[in-house]
Amino acid sequence: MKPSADYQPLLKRLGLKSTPKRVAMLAMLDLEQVYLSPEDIWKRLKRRFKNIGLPTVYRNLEELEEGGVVSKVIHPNRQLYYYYCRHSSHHHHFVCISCNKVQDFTFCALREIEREIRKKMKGKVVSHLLQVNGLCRECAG
Amino acid sequence: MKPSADYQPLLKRLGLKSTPKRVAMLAMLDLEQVYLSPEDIWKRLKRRFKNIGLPTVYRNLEELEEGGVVSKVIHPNRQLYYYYCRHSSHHHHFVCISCNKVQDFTFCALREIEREIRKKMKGKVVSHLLQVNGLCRECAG
DNA sequence: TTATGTGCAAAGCGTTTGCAGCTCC
DNA sequence: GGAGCTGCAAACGCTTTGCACATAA
Repeated sequence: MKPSADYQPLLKRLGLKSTPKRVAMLAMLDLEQVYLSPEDIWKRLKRRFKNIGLPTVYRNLEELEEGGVVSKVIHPNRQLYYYYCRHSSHHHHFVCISCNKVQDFTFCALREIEREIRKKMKGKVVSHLLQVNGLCRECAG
Repeated sequence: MKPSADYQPLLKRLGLKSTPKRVAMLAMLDLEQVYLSPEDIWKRLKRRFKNIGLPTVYRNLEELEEGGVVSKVIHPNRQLYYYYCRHSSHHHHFVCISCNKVQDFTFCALREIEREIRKKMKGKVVSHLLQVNGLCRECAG
């Protein structure tokens, strides 16, 4: 984890003021490479900031997402989860179903998928979503 | 689309009574190969059944899903969408972002992905989700 | 000093539940 | 006749909004 000072230029670049709560959120997401729900984040922040509100967490997550610093996914349980963005380039996620840790991988059979869809359905691929769930090294034992 | 009588044995097999609304729902999902939200389905059913309630739609969709007749996905907009299940075997979806039509495809680079994840992360793959969005033949023009 | 961030309370919105009455078998 | 469906209204849970006050720059 970087020293908290490191997040200030990042926030500045996004046109956001550097507040203790924002820095703490960024640091948390950067440090813990896991999917966190807004409520997860809120509960952890409450340890340091007794009366932080849940709306603040939502608002900041949205702004950080617009700035491309964090990404969000919708889990099948219909909740939002956020994670710190490490790559700006094309990648996918390997999510541990035990500890929620997210690891990026760049392997992707996009070319083959596009060929298949062009051939079989005469369609045009615009985007795709690939998420692999499983057990990470530690959780697999 | 099959004649409505065809859906009765299916419902019976699932231990569900054959009611006009259920048959209409099944027929609608079977006929229109698109992702439909519960509200979409409700609005269409209201043409025939003036005072059908939204909870009825939700309850029936859940039962049909448990029976494996329909599947649901969570769209990035956080709504549920349902579609009629054509394959019981492993497949993925090509969703037209213009008309919402869903087409199945079986191509899948799972083996390669598993190898990648075993090699790079020492992890174990349990499940994966692949959805391709694009334009279907008709919408691509 | 002034735009921006925040807490609180309340509203929104899709979904679920409780229950009385109705329908299918 | 009785289990199973359904409509209605109300509850639910997560997320968003409005607004007055607080804070960073």
